[in-house]
Amino acid sequence: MVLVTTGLRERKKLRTRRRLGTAALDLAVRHGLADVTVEQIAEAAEVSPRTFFNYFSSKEEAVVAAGVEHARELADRLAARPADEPVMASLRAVMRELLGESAPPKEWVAQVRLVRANPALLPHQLAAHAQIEHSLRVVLAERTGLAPDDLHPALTAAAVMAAIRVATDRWLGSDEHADLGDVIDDALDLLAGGLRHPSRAP
Amino acid sequence: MVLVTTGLRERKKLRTRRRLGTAALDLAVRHGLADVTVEQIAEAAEVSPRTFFNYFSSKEEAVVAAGVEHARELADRLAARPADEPVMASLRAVMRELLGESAPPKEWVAQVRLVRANPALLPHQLAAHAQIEHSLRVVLAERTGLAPDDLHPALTAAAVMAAIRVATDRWLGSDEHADLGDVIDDALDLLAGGLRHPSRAP
DNA sequence: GCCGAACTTGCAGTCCGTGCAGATTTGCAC
DNA sequence: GTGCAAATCTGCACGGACTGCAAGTTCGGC
Repeated sequence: MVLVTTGLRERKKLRTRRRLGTAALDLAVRHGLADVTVEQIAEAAEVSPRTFFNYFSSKEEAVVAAGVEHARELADRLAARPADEPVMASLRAVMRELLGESAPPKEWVAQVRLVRANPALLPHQLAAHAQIEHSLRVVLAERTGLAPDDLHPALTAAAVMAAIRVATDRWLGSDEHADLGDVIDDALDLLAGGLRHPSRAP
Repeated sequence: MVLVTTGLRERKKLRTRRRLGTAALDLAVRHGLADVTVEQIAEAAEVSPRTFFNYFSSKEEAVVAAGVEHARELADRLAARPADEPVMASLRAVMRELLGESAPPKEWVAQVRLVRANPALLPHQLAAHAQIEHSLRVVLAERTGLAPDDLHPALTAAAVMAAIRVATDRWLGSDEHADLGDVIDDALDLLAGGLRHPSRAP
């Protein structure tokens, strides 16, 4: 179960999925989402249009799927942190790792920018976040020894994802001047402080 | 600007929008989302199919739109609370009001249940939440005197919406036995406490 | 009453998304 | 390495989603 000896079959499927995802993102960035058809995406990924729908149920889903895979790293790396480390500290460390210490991954930036420019993608972006949130919740439950459907891990995962989302949005809005890691840290600080009004803590 | 003397034109539009929304929700609950066509929704609302698309860009959006309008109450009522009341206290009070002191509004329950039964709606549900979150953020910014795009009101709004979402999900998962207001209160307590691990507090 | 603006509608057309059935490929046992 | 069962890919066909456009209809102000 844990060791699934990824056979040729599964590896090929994963590669096809990635090709479709990156092709969708790439084409959408270049020509605008509205002017990209499933047929074009399929052609770029060298599969038939019908096969596209075996992997994704819409082009919007394909565009954000790249981000999902990329962000699943979050859960994996979190699970790899020392078990006695405080949760928030683990999260900060993992986010720093994922942000590459300096510049955020180019593909990820392209994706969030595309969503900004194209509101029709927002629903699917949020759905992708929900998937990540679920992975996060499972890991947090294991770490804290609570049930996966307990309120605490569920809310923590949701709040952390909200913090990342808000911080990213702020970062994009400020023309990406600040360091994204710092903005996320600020957001996590606010969460850990119980969202107290800042004017009370000067 | 503030007083827009809702003329007949605008009232009629609003009524049409509501009719379409409730018709969509009603039909989807009764026949299943997949078996409902835009044509049916339009007919139930007594407009042409083409007009449906003047109001909504998909049937999924129409189904969750009812919830959006209903939840815009949240922001309005929050703005009406005394300005010196702590934000969290205002939120609790408003949520209690909206939940009708005893049973949550039937239409709202129908909607969240439908989303549960039909994952294809989740993206649109989340997008609707994002709209509510935005209204919430504006009100919170006014109350705290911070800029609307400041991190604090933005994150607070997002975290509170996350709490409501997680609490609702839990409540649905527990066969709606507990009192939803209590579950939401628990979630807000966790938020206000900085999401501290519960085992550290007893 | 009358006029401009806003709203509704039908029509035509493109693309989406799915069920199905037949090829093709893969994993596995022998 | 051969053969078989299962998984996957593909083309076809079809109904529905969604949009631009132009004509008709209704509303609000004068």
